[in-house]
Amino acid sequence: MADEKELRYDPATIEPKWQKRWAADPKLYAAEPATSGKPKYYVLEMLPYPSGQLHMGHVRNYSIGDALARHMWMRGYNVLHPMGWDAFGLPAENAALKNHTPPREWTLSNIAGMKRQFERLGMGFDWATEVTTCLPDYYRWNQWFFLRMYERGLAYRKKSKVNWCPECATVLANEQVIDGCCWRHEGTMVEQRDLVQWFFRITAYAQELLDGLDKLDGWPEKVRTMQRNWIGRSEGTEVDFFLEEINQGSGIREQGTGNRDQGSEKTRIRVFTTRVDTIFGATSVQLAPQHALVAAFTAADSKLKAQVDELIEQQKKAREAGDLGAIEKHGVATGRFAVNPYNGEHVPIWVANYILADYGTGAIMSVPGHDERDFEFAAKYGLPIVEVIRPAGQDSPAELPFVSEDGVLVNSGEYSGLSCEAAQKKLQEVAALGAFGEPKVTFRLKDWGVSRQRYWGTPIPMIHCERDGIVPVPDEQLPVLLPEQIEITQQGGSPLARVPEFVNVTCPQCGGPAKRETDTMDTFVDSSWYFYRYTDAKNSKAPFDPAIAQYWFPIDQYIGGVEHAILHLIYSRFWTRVMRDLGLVKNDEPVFRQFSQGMVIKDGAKMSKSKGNVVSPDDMVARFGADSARMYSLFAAPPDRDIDWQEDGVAGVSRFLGRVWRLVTKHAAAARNGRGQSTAAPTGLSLKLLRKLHQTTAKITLDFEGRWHFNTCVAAIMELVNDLQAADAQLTAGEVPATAMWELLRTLVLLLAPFAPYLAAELWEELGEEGAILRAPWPESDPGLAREDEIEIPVQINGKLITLVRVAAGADPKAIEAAALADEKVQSRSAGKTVVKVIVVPGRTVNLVVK
RNA sequence: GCGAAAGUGGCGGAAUUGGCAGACGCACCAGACUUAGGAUCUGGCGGAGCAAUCCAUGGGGGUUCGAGUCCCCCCUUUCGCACCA
Repeated sequence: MADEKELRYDPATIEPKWQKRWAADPKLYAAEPATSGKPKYYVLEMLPYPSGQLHMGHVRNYSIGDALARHMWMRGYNVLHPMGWDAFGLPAENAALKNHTPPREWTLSNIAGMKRQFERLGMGFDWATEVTTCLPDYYRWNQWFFLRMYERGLAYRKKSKVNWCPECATVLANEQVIDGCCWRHEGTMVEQRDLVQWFFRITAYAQELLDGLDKLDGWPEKVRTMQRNWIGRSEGTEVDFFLEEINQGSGIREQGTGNRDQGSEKTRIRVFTTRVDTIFGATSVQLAPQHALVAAFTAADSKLKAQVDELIEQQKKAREAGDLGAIEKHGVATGRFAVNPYNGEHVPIWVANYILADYGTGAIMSVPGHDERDFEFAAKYGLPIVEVIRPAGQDSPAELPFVSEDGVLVNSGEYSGLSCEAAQKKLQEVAALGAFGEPKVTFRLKDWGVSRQRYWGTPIPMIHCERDGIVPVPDEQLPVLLPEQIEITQQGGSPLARVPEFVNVTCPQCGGPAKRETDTMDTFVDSSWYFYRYTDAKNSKAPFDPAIAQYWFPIDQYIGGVEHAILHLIYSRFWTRVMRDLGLVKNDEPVFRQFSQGMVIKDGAKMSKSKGNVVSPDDMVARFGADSARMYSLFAAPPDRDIDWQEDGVAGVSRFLGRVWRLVTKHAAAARNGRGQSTAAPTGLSLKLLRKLHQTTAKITLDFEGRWHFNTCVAAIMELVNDLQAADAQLTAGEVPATAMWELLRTLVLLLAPFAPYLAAELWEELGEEGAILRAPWPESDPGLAREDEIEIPVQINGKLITLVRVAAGADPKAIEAAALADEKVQSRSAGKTVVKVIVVPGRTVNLVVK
């Protein structure tokens, strides 16, 4: 025997040894070209932000993906398993302020450190296709896409109310505002500011993005629901109420905003409703406090103005508290009236704090009889409540508000008697004929605001010329490079605006003096298409070669945190459609199957710096080894659930790997003697162990095919090892032939390979195998061998378990019944009673119904 | 308020099709061994009971020969949405 030290499983020796060997073999994890003849498999995990440290959430995410990638390699697939860095973003600027390290330097050094962590963890990434989004060879294509989108009217500039985070000193997209606060600064209220911004016209694809969700059945329903909610389609009707001209000459006509369409803007109020069938029940019209018409009303009425200002203030407060839904309804009557275009009825015009200016037309018709909110409001202010819909087939009114669409119209003039659905259609037709309304689809989804007043992002490739206006940077001048030596501050707009060498350019059209756009792009632009770049990462002529992308896309399996369910995943789906319309790709969707893994929890809370419950991967690797840390993150719970990080659990996995190591090293010599030979008709202990082996193989193989309960895969391997260990004395005594030993140990190592790649590589070599275990075929389970020949069947009397009987595996119901009835316990329990019925489920159970 | 997921030993979890509840691991208890280690090995480990046996999957009903699993009502937790007209 070798000296004592070698008798211990020592990941600190094994893992660096293999890490070095793998690093020396760049082809190991490299994807092959389309001509490989193998089926392709693109497995992708979301790329990390290079903060400087991997955290346990990363370890978990990448352990899942790496296990899958390794399994697919062993199944003979051509696997693309790339990695990159979401490398632009504000933390680099904050670090620059704090440490006086330039963002680029800080970012690249973080990347180097995290790459070392990845390699130490033994992640099988093809670094040859690494993508780093902050480097010009990547972000130039952001600019190129921006220009293509500008040409197609998909990128445009407008002045609008935007979300401004005072902490970030930049604007945020709607998607980045959570409960009224910045997504990066939980306690920081987002302010509303008026700014000119660049937008991507994602709304042009709203319907398609919604429809596409139906086909994404490889996505979690939860994610699809979140996206549906976010897109927020609602189908309805826009209808004009006419403004009743009271107090003639008092000024409606003379006042107002001026440059809008005179007629429609001032004499009509356009409302959006999904229930035009209830319009005969409208007893008021409600305007958002910011509605243009309100300004016209208040201009001549300072008392009204004060009241409206109060409504605006209430709305603002509620919005900032992130609880717009809980706002206490307040309203104020304007004293004006509007005319219902269908029946000529005059209804009062109110201004209310629960009406949103930026949804629909910013005005509604209030139908208290058939809408909860309108009912509440009308009850509070004593407005009339009218029944216009009655449940189908009923003679008496339902209790109001009755909001169902399953009903017929009453009190609705010539439309009475129509079903809700028929009435909606009819009323829309009438509105169209009378030119006072039309069917309308409204989306909650807004265009994607991409301008950021920050330095560390992709410069927007536009030039402002005094003569020619906005001029795109010509393609041949790309990339517009970020200047390197600049002073980072967080005040007074974009840092780039203070770099004259950057700002001052000549206009590409007239050659005169001009200024560059100084805003940079939202970093979600980077992550919207990075996975295409992986397929052709070195291309300097195009973002990627469409033919190569077509081979790899769509991504077969994407794995990441559920926190990206809307932002990143909806932008990516949008971007893919834009690229499709540019002719770059043929797929509509980037991702075929999407998986959202659970969070890593410690002491009841998500691991985070602020909670002080962070466990460092480096620490875990140093103490237990990468294999143990990875395997624990798979063993603790199924991948879609949150896992509870328990250090004793990691130690337990580490002990288990130690048992595997000892078992295999101890019997490796015996196994090598049976190398390459198949076991002929095993019997006794060999049969028992091989049966367990083949059952384990079948179970793990099945799980990789979809269920992904890797926790039970690890448990199954543990059971197998427990069985082998229990037979250790017999194995040592040579009771199991070498051929069987060979199959047992070799297959065990193969099964372990996706979960504990270092140990598997070490033991693979220990068994005398050459070449990477990744290239070895995944073991196949022999169903004949896996099948038990004798099974235990539970016997119940009246549904209660009495005993177990042993029968042959294929025993027919008669034989099972006979065995059950012959059992001693069964006989004593049923003595003196009548067996009324016997239920036999072959292979499962026997139940005697006894009286 | 609406929607989804979940609730099983001291803990993480298992039970894939309605068929032995608690696999596997942690913690704990007892023992063995010792080169005294973050070791290893053996056994035990839901509750009550000497035992036979009984009770037990958030609570209450139901369907069924049989329910952790299906149906109804309720409670709790997490997540998403929330005056979106």
